[in-house]
Amino acid sequence: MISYCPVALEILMNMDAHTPTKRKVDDLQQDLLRLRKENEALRFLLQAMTTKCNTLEQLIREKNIERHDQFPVAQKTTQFLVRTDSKDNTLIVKDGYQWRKYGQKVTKDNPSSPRAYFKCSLAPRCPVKKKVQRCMVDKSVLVATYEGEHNHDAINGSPLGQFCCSSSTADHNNNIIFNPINFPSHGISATINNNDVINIASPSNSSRPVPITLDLTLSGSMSNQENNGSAGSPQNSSSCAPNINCESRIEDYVAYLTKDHNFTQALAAAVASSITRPPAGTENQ
DNA sequence: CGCCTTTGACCGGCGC
DNA sequence: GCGCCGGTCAAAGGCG
Repeated sequence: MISYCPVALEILMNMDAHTPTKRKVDDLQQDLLRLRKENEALRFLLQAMTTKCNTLEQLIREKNIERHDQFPVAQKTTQFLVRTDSKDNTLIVKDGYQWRKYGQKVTKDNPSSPRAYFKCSLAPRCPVKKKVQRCMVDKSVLVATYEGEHNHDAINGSPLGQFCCSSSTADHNNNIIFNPINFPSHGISATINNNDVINIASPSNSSRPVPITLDLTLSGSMSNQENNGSAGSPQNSSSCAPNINCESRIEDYVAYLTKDHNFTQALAAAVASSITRPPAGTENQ
């Protein structure tokens, strides 16, 4: 039994603005067939993306094992940008883990906002540390730097804890925004702009350098905060956080996102719109 | 009373 | 060797 993506269906129905209200049964059946095919295409695309990510993750893991045979294992650091209220001075990032603050320091590079130091207190021997500091450029953005890996699960059991799904939770103060995420062997970068849109850009030397846009406004009621258009832009993000080491998290991201109904809806809508959009220079009707 | 935050002191690395 | 700076420690105080 094939289930239909309601978002894609709605988009397709809205696109067909010239359709008469009374249509022949044959036309409806043709539309139904077309939708079924597109639904299958969406499923295939999603499955292909998941498989591709898993394969890349496996490759990265193998490469890391090779590297670790030659060099000492470097401590893993991951950096996230989290949008919050600029008036909120607590420097608290809700990421699904429990943290104990053990220090705060004013740093030279950003003297206007102190850097807070946290240790994971969810597990007694968890080695993970976290540094949180406001972005120098945009005060509404917190730069959270994680060091080490948790030896336990988050509170809600998700790979990234509440951090990953903040847009679908009741608390909308901490909306995750990504830096341009660099997939080392892939060259793909992903950003979320001010309108809650994920931009996934393939590398310029790719055979199909077509950016994919996912409109996250479909997934909930994320507030559109005024941020002068700088917080989520690649230019600004890179100035706050040069690189993200997300190698071992790709599989977690994919697994988590593909289970998220809101994400799959947004993904389906974006892919559907790109499929159904008439190619430039062609006349479809 | 226990946990957490605050904050000044202390330590170690690094550059000059 | 000295000073700067980032990171950590630990005592004190607040809060539920």
